[in-house]
Amino acid sequence: MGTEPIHLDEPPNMHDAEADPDGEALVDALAQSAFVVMGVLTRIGAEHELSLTQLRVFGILRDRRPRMAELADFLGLDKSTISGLVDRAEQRGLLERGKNADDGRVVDVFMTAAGLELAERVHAQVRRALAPTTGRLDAKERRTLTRLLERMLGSA
Amino acid sequence: MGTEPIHLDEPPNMHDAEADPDGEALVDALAQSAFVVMGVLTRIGAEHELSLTQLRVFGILRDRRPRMAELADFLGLDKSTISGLVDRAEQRGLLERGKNADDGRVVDVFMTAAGLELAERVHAQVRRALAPTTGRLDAKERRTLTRLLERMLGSA
DNA sequence: TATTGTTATACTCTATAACTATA
DNA sequence: TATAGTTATAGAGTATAACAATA
Repeated sequence: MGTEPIHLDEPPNMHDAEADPDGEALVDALAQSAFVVMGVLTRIGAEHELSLTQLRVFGILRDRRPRMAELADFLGLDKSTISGLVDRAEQRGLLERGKNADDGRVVDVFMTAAGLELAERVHAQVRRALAPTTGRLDAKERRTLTRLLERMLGSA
Repeated sequence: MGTEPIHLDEPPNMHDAEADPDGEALVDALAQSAFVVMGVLTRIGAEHELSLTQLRVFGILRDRRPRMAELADFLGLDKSTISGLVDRAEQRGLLERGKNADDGRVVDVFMTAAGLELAERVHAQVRRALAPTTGRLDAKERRTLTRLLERMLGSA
């Protein structure tokens, strides 16, 4: 296996018109897309002293009020990590902890007005930063791409 | 190279069924997709003691041999951060520093065989982890989605 | 002088283990 | 006992400022 030399930019073996039944090329494209988005989020987040992880928290809390454990699960991080993450954002007034009425052990998390406002500013900035990229597709292609992503992600 | 005019947060202007000429919904879908991929990468990376950032480095070094500054630029991070990042991965034998013949100040970075092997293992695992997600689309849709992403990201 | 990268320092991010409080 | 979350600790990730080497 691994003695393969490094071959620069060569699109993988698809001599047949369009094979790839496993969606391997799709996973690569999704990963590459994620890397590009992460780069933009990292850079813009830094301008507001927000880490990539904090921005992921914002994305989740935008329309949810999860408990700590759920937040950890969404992010793929340990619950102890979430404690510190929420601590710092709470000290900045960006989000808050709340009691859960049903279970005294549970802590719910939600954004403050200030947090939502900052999130929206960042969001608009990200939109502008990605415009040159999304603009490489025409309007019809953008709609198709959006629809496919939404379906894949389960928005429907 | 569109120098798009900067229009600050103007969300609601889609009374028509499918308008969105600015691709705002697309940016949201791309961000959500990136969040899902980040969650998977974070979790699987942790199993191999690789941070999300290390995986991003792997993704870049897969088919490139950049200098330190280029790596920093790709990642949206400071050059001093890259020094530590490369230090630790180099100590694990996953990548190496190399001299640049043209400019004595420059340090090139590239993966070792062991690094490429590990990257491939992680890659296969990510592919499997995302299969249920990509599998929500049929084969034709997957090909369309792949093609649109690749075109948008400049692979063509 | 300007540029490339490293180092020193001070944070944030992260997981593990031990802990408190509630169920 | 089991579960939800916090805290203590240690190490990785990160930026700023100061530094050395090269151009």
